[in-house]
Amino acid sequence: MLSERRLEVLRAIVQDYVGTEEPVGSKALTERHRLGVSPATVRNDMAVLEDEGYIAQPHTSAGRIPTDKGYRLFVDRLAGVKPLSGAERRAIQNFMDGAVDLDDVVGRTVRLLAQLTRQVAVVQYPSLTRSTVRHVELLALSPSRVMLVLITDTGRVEQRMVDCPGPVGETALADLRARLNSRVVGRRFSDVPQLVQDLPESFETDERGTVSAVLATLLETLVEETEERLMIGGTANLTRFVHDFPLTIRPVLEALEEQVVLLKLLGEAKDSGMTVRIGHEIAHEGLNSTSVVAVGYGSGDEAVAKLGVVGPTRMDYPGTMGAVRAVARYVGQILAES
Amino acid sequence: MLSERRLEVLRAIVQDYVGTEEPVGSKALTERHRLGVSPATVRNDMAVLEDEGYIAQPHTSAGRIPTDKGYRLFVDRLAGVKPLSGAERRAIQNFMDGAVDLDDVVGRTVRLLAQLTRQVAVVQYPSLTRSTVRHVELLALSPSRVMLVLITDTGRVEQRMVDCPGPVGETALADLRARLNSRVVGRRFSDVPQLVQDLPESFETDERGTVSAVLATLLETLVEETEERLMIGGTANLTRFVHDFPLTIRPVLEALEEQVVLLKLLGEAKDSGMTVRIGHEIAHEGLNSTSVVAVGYGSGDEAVAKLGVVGPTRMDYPGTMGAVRAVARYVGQILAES
DNA sequence: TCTGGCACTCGCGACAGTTGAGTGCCAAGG
DNA sequence: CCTTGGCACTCAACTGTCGCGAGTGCCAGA
Repeated sequence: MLSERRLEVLRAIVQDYVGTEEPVGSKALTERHRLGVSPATVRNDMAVLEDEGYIAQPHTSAGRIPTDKGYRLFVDRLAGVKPLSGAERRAIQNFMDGAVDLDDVVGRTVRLLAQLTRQVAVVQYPSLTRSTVRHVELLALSPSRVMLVLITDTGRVEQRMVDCPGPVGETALADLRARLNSRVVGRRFSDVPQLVQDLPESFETDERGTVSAVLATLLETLVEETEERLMIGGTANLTRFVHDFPLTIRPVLEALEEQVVLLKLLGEAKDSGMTVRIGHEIAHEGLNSTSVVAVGYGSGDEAVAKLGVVGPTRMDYPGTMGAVRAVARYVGQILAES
Repeated sequence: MLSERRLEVLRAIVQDYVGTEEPVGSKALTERHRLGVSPATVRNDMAVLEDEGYIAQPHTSAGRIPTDKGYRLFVDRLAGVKPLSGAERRAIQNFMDGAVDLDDVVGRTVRLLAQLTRQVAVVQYPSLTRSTVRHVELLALSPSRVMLVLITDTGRVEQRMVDCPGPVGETALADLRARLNSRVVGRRFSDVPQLVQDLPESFETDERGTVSAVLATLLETLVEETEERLMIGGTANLTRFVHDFPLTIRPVLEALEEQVVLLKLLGEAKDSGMTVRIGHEIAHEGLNSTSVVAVGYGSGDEAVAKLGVVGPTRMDYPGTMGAVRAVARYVGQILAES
């Protein structure tokens, strides 16, 4: 167990290092923080902190920098979440209001988050797993081709082509549309399969093929679209660290293009509350020298998706966490209103 | 007017510089190309080329590198378009086949192009200005709210909410849907406004408000969606030049996030045929040290959108142009089939 | 017009010397 | 037992010098 003062020293090291981006020494620490002790004492504390693995020296005659473990302790026990200023809150509101479209909401969110945190922002599209069906529309495009349009309560629209085994009558299609909607509208995606299970049986034999084809496509869409999409922005912010890591930027950009990686990363985050993953806590190799701050957001009580930022492990955690949380809340509100 | 041999020297310089990424000197040139003359002669030619502004020296005792003007001459008169290898063609086909969705087509295209050229790829979503209407669907979500869904022949689906002045009957809606579709299906977006102009008059007085509201939203959607979206990929490729331009990468990333800039850039490209913009020919400041190779693509004879790559002015123009052209053709085919 | 020769330029890497921030350790004092 | 000032030590970073070599421009001769 570390004494109170040693924790204070660690906090000071993290804060200074985040600010200056340079290894911090004992003398500088005592000058910039009112620790009430001399540099020599701080040196002893630093030696202990280093033994415990919270800080490290890049080379022998240099100051200390926090390790991943040090940052972890910092965010868990030393850092609060810094609330945004009034001006920032107003900026969020101005920026988010006037979004017309789901795409627009996500797009604005990602730009906003990138701008506030000056880091790379990642926003997952609202998930469909907990979404409900608002409407299913069927359109005959040609005698044996039907377009299926699925509209969700989060404002998302998905369309699929259905090739039917035989010609489809307009009345039969209207019938199917009506019966299908009466069963699934307002229901959760996860409930849909069993709700429509016995639907084909209630149709005439010669139309069952069509009904089955349509249902198959619908279920497929529900499953496929559960695989989430996401939007990223603010990649230019990576270059702020290019003098530190000219080499590190490439794997990060590559990882950002692999949506699978990011989705997995967001998926690992807790459903509620904020999750911070630091450096090597991230499984993906290219992101080993970055940290991810993620949080769920949603229109109601439940989180429907996640959003967050990716930045260097040396980031302003309290500020970043504050921004991420505030943005998530706002997006939730916007989604709830629409 | 430059002599044939001097053009040959310029071509050799461009090719060598693109390959080695280092300023090329007279001796190295004669060794790697069969110019049939001595280094001294080449030096004289180089002096002339430098006077004319086609090449420049980074510093006094260094080799020459092409200027923007030099690259311009190269692509205009010296470079052909290098066709792709059979293996590459097959790779394109494998990669593009199996796209299910418009999003998927665009996504695959952008990844493919980035991979083939090892540069940043930009793909514009198929434009709606020349698209035709495949279907317009109207769904009553609540007594006075209607959802309008527009489906285009390029497979794109757009939806908008319409708040109606009064309650809307299901039969009236069906009537409107039928009449609207009979007028606009198969017609071009640009023709739609005049085709629906007199539609409200043919309805009962108490329904004209609703009809007008729906039409207004429809026309608005057509206009709004003419503002294009685009997808970019392969930004990690920018880091290949980070040792050259550690400083240049940031404005490029910033420009890439400004979709407006990119859309303008693509918009400036010729509708048919390939357009190459080199260095300072690009108005946007951040992209002054990059080149853009763009080409239109489409499902029929007309181009419905553009795609291209952004890379350093020092790029392999023949190869890049070949890849861009080939990909554009394939995407055109895919779109025509679906 | 081309070519070989020659003097000149200048970026670059190697090397050595100096500086200074930072450290670890120790002995003395509270 | 903790804190503190002192002291010797380490080592990255900076500076200045120097030689190398690629590359150039110019010129006289073929």
